[in-house]
Amino acid sequence: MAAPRARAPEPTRDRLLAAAAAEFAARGFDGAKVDRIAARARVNKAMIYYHFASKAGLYREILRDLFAEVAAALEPIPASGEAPDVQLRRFVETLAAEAIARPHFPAIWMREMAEGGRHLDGSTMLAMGGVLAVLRRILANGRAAGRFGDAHPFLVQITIVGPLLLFAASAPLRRRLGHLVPSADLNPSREAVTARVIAASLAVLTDRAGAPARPARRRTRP
Amino acid sequence: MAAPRARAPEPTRDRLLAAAAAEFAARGFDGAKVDRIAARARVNKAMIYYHFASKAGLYREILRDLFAEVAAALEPIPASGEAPDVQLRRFVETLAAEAIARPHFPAIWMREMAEGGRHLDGSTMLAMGGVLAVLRRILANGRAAGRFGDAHPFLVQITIVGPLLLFAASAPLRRRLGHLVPSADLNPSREAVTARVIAASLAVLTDRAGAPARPARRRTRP
DNA sequence: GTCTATATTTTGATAGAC
DNA sequence: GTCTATCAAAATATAGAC
Repeated sequence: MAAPRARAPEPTRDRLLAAAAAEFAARGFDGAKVDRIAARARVNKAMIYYHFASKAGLYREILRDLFAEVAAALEPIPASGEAPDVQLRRFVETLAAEAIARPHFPAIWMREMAEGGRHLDGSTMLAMGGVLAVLRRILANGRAAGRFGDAHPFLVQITIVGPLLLFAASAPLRRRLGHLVPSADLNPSREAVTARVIAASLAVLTDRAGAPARPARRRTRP
Repeated sequence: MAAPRARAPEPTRDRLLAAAAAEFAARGFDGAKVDRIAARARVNKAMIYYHFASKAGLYREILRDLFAEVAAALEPIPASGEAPDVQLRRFVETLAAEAIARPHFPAIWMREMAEGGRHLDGSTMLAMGGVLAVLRRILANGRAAGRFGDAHPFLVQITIVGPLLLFAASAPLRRRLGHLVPSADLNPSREAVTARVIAASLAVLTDRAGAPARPARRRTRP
């Protein structure tokens, strides 16, 4: 835990991290340009190499921070002793809150998915896996308490994370689309989104019919 | 309409389109390299400029095709006269089928979202808007028939599209993660995913008109 | 820690022969 | 329509002074 920083003029390193997160979120790793990052941070380009050795190093640092923080925020939920429904609700809300607190997180996460995790190092992947692990424990709690049916954790995860990421990361595009197709209402409130995601998840989890037979998809092994 | 092509050895142009779709999906617009596209297509690099004028032109062409085809596949559903639930089911299934038929579609869509539609021209944006328009009509049908409650179309859209995109686009990453965290089952079948998305959508839509506050769990006595 | 100037590589694009 | 050779413009990275 960092000590509360009084009012120190934000050190170069932090400004670079902030500027880079914005740039990486908006343009992706390859689309991001070190010159633009430096300019955004109003810092000399050479400082990137001084602090992070390379563009890739800077990106990795951001990924590490991001996923570690999100995983840490989620971590305590399953052991909180709250009712399973509440735990699930908090899972979604915490995720949504993280997306607010770190506005560049959703786009970066989405891109990293599409990218096949090319830039993810081991520890960061572990952190990503940690998100799923938390959800798995919540679902287990719910099953143990007789509140949830049998559900595939990863399936639940994508029905929660998918909409949240898509909503948050699509904000810039939605503005443009809304301008082009004015009839479309593309801006539900963040609360409406979380509420809907929670409702949908709980509806399926607590509904008997929602648990289709286990997908017995076996790999044909030679 | 193009005349049915017999069995002509796939013309250069088509091979470029196919190779480029794969490259753009895997690496994004900036990450994609024209040399790699040409190599993948086993075609001379200059052909890209002969046929598409530029890398951006090639990309735009792919985007246009992709969204036009998806929109066209969805288009007939709302006027089919089927029951609203069936229409919604077909909406999801068609989307999932398109993701199978065009494996590069999900990643490209996701990236374009995160990118703020920087590469989308007007007609392509219209096609994207068309997807939402179809869904809006389905929901209106359902409301008119008294089967669906009041629902925000865009909200429904992201709860459908989000999981589907995330699932499809994350296939490469899931393989890597599964290798790292063997205990996690990251590979539900495509059918399980669509079934879950359909179930979740219908559960929320058919549950008393749009009351987001306290759905599913509570039903004391139906 | 910071900045200027510069090296090096990559990459999108084209001219022009066939 | 196709290919070779090549250019010009980025863009990443690094010396080396302060």
